[in-house]
Amino acid sequence: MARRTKQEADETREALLDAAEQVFLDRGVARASLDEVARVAGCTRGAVHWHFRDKLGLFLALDERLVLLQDEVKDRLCIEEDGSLQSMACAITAAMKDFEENPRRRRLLTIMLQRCEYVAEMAPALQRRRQADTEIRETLRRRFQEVAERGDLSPAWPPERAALFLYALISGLLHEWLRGEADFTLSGEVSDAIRSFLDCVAARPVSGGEK
Amino acid sequence: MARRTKQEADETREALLDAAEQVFLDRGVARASLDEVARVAGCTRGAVHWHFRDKLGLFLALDERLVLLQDEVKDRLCIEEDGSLQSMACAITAAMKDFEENPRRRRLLTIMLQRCEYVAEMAPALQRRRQADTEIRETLRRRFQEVAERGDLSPAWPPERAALFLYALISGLLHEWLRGEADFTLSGEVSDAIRSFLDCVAARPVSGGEK
DNA sequence: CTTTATATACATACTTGAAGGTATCTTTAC
DNA sequence: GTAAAGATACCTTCAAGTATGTATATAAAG
Repeated sequence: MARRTKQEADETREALLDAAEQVFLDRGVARASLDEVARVAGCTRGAVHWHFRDKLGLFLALDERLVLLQDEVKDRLCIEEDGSLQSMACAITAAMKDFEENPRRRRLLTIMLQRCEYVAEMAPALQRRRQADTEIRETLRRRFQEVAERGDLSPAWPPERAALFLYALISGLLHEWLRGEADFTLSGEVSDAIRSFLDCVAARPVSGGEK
Repeated sequence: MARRTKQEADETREALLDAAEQVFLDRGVARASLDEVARVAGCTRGAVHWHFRDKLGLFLALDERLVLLQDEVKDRLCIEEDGSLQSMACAITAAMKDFEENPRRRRLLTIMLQRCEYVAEMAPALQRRRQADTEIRETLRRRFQEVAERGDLSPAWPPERAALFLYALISGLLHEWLRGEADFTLSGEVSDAIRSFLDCVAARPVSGGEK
């Protein structure tokens, strides 16, 4: 086919990414074929190889989409923060709600966590994931640090431990939830549980006892 | 080659499973070839297809190995249990230590969690994993139930929530630890953190304040 | 106790098919 | 006119499946 206008080309690129999202999700990255991605996007492999170097390139571009979404959350966690555990709980609840309401986000995370094997030529993707995770943990640690400096953190919970703990907790719950038939909701039970946890690590109760 | 004695054949089967463990671990299940598995085991693909129907069959046999190990832990969690949070903490600490000391266990879990894509023909494997996880959660729930009946569980933590929480926590920490360069140890920081958590959910302190 | 038949435990070879990479062709925007 | 934006076609690789070869363990028959 012929040369398209620049806007049309960008649309093609987005269509390819959308298609990759879908195909990777139900075939897994390794078993997904570029041909199917192209057909779902309404074009051919020629277009794929024009916009992306190879399958890894396509995958990394998809990962970039998720990184952008994660950065949004991270920023919100920083901005809305006033140094209280209360505000941390709010920010995390908001993030959970976002996962439920933004299907793209859910699909992308499912792909990165459960639809690919980080091995061999996928190594650069692994690095990216690791870095993103490290940044989140570090952000959490800084928040807990601030809480501690206010004297609102129980001495049994140094900021590092609290951050690792909360990160692992959220990560574990997300894993379980992403598998599909979870018997809980992120904005419901999970947010409640996290509030309960934040109550635990508080030097003094934050949510007024039984709220 | 010729027919081997039954014992030799069993040894071959074990060698193939060991080889699969290694090859799956560093190539990922999807990219691993049965030919390489066979060569690592010191035989050919003929042997693989004799002992296992296909790659999925080989994978399921590997999974069975892990299920057996997990059942051991589950049984220990039931046997050593006297209904106190203290004994739960001990059982979990023992399980963590086991992960550190039993390399096969670590490799198997890494494969099941991070080296395969549960999709399409891998569906039966996914079911097996889900069932194993459900059993663990259910076991934890029953333990918490017993603790609650003794009046030792904080009313803020119904057994279901506590079980889901602890399961997610351990799962998240294991995921992180399995990725390789974790900045913590299972028998050290993780066990400590879990004890801290169990202190949180206790109706009254269990480890004597600052132990 | 020997012989014989048969199933066992693989090895080897052949076929098939899917997928990725690359090269070339075709329009058309700029 | 030239380079962008793909389509089409070709080639190669690689792995799974299958079929068949083959020597021997083993159990049954004599």
